[in-house]
Amino acid sequence: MPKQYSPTESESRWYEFWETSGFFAASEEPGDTRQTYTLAIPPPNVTGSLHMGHACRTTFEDVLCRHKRMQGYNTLWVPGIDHAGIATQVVVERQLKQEGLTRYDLGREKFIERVWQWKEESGERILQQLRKMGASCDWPRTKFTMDPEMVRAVREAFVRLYEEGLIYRDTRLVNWDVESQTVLSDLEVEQEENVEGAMFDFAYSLADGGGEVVVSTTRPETMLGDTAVAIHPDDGRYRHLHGKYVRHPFVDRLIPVILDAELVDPEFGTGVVKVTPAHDPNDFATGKRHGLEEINIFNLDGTMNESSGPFQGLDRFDARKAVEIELGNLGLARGSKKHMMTLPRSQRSGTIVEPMISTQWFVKMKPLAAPAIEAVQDGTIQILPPEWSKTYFHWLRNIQDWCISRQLWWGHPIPAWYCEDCEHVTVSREDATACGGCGGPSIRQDDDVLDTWFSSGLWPFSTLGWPEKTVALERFYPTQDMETGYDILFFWVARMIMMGLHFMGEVPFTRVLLAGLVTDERGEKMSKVKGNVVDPLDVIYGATNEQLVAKAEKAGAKNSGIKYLKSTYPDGFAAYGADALRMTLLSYSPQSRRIALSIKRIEGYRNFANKLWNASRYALMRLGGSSTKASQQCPQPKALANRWVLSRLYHALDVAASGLDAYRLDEASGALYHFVWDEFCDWYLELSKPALGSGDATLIEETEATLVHVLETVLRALHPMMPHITEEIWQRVPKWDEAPKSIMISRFPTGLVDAKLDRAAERDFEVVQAFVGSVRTIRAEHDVPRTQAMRIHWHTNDEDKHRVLDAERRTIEALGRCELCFEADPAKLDDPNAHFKNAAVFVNPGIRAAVPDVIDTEKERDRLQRNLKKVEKELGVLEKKLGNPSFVERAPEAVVDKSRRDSLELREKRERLEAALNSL
RNA sequence: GGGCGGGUAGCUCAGCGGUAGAGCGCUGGCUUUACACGCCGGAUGUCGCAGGUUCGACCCCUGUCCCGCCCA
Repeated sequence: MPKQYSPTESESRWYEFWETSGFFAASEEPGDTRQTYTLAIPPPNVTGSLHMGHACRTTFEDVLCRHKRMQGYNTLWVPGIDHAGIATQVVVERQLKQEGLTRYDLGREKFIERVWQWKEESGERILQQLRKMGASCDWPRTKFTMDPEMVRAVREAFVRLYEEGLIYRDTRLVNWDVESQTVLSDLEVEQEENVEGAMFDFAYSLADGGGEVVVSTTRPETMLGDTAVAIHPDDGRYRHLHGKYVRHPFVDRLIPVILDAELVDPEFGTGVVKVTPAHDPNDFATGKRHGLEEINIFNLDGTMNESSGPFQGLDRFDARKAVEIELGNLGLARGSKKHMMTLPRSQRSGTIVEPMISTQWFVKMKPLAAPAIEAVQDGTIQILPPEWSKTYFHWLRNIQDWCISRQLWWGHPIPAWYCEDCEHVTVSREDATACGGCGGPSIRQDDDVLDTWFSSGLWPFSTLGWPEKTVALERFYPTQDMETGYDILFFWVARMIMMGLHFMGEVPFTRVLLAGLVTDERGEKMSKVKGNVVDPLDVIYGATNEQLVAKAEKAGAKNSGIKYLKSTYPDGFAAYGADALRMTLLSYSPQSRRIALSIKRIEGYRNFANKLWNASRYALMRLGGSSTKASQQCPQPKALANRWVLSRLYHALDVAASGLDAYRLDEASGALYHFVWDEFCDWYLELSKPALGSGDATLIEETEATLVHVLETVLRALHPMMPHITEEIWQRVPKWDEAPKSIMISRFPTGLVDAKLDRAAERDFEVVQAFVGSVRTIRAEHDVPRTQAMRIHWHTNDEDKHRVLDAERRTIEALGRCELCFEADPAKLDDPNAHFKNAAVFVNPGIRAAVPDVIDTEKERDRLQRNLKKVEKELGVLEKKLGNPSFVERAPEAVVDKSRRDSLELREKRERLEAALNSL
């Protein structure tokens, strides 16, 4: 084994081994009675390339699946990809643009062909990339949301909802994305806050010539669609306007003054409001109340249409300027001032969304939401971290109907046909050939497609074969866990719950695990423009700074982004490996909404992988000449170090098990990390050296058995988190006969079921650790060279401690590079003519020791004073507490007792330290 | 306007009613035959601010100020 672990080659080798061995496959065998564990992947977009978000999802999910698989569950992790309507269409349109074409040049059919072609090229790429992370998906079951079975499921769902009256068509004010030229659901519109805009005032002249009214607006161009001017019915200032009309200055139209208490806040602005029913939600509602005409003034691309008179053809923002100028020319402008406002933007294109009146398909949500609320309320579905349930409830309780039609070409066509001879709309599972109403042949399918999230909502059961009653559906639905980012709680999770309950009559999963979003190490969102995108593959395989910069430049990063990249990662990334990246991502608390990924941290876990590698190298070397193998039984050693390390191992396994169960993967991975590094490597391996070199056959045998047992066990415990390196090592560990051929199909180690904590061993070993620690501190602080042995005179009245120090004398001497001499007469420890000659002293609980002939007086004084200060501070706190009668009375006895004991110990320590200080 | 989350060591973050923790960074020493991607030491915090509850508060409550996100 080389000195350094290099993940690159090893990871792909083992991954291939697992995949070709069929270890990822879930079983549909009729005789298989194992409990199932199912998790459906949040399908990445077909156009996507692996980013940290995917890496994070994949890691968490893979840990859950591998853990369950090792626990003996029939585990199914369903992989798949999403057709991602808008996103994909935009990508392909961009490609076309480079060829100087638009989708209209190709026509719908050719365009869709082109997208499929692109899908074939790029669709598999993201799945290949997930494999690089170690994802143990059941690949042959991969589903694409536009696969024929998925199409069938989508149609079935649509038709059923339509038949149940839950899908309907309606004309209302919708969110229009003028760039993508499609309607958006409310969720796809993001509000950009605190944008500086202008509030523009202008006057409408009264039609009867009797003066004017002044209105304010941030969108002057919309006045071209004004069909009313509203005032508050109780506003005395405008009583004279009741029943009057104003004249539109640009289009030939008389506009009524209406009274509306709901729309108008008399305190705001002039107290007169212009009303544009076709382009503002509040005005739309007002229009409905008053039966106002709705005049659409925009074309679908955001330019002004024929209703906008002289402004026709202008872009909406140019029209704004033009309207202001013209109003000025007519002497109607009344000035403008700065105004902070909120702008609705398309999540996809970023363009400002235009409210427009349009006929679209909607899903009635209230009836679907009610059971979804209940399922979380009654605990059928558990959301973790639990705070998110509040957000979930709030959204579902205030839910609006969902606009599901999109004016795109790429997506599931809406299975509705319009008849040219009658009004009937035919909605059908099969492609319709005749009108379902009049039977006439002149029908035309709806041009629109469905919102991507409509098919995603069916994911947990459509992927298992629904609406067919398949074995998979029967066996694996409902799934157990749904792991995803909180950003799609509404988009996806809530909708899956609603759809699952509606179509399957059962929740789609029983736990929702929400993780934070990965950001850069400053906590800023990763973005191509900022140049702070960390590509998981670069982290896994390594990249030079030049490569990172080149990539960022190609992706369109700004100069500041490039600068950041150059200064933050001047040396680029080493090939840290997937396991290191996985551990890093796992180490962040899922409670946190932000995972500020730090490369230094990845490096730390790369180092951990190397540590594990070398610890194993050591263990395997030591075992080389012996016939000891890892066994399935826990050894029963006698030596303290062996007993101790087993106890600590099982303690760590226990923490890991609860962490895995509670979705605290940070705690689980942390427990194993610290066990391996701080206890197994730093203490146990060092302890094993003198033991294995002792010549004591019994000791050697039990130490070998313990060593290999701990290693083999901790590898299995780490496997879900670091699958590759654990396999690489595990394969080399000598094991029991008929051991499985891969660690991934071995059993996950259980904690305290297998072994009890050995409290006595832990307590005794703490004495050893403290003693060795004190010796090392003295050596370090007094610059005693490592080669110089230190003689240590010690004393204790405590029988237990005496026993331990006697028994572990060799260990301590080896670890501390010292020589221990018990001194029966404690007075000699203070006697400058005996042991206390140029001596350093230390005081551990119940134990005192003097180390003669080593000190530098100044340093020792300094050190003692530092210690003394600490002791006094602690003692002060304790004595204040104990001096408080109500503490002694009211605090639990154990707490009071402990304080008493600690205080006694500290007093003794203070006394010794003072004595030592005085004798310097 | 409403809601949620956060403010703990230089940085990124855990933690929790009983004397403050990790990783990185900083610092001193070490070619210790598993590992310098290492080993052994050391330093570092009025736990945002102000009240309150409690024998005891970083932790619970109230108010307040910042930061972020979501919804309207």
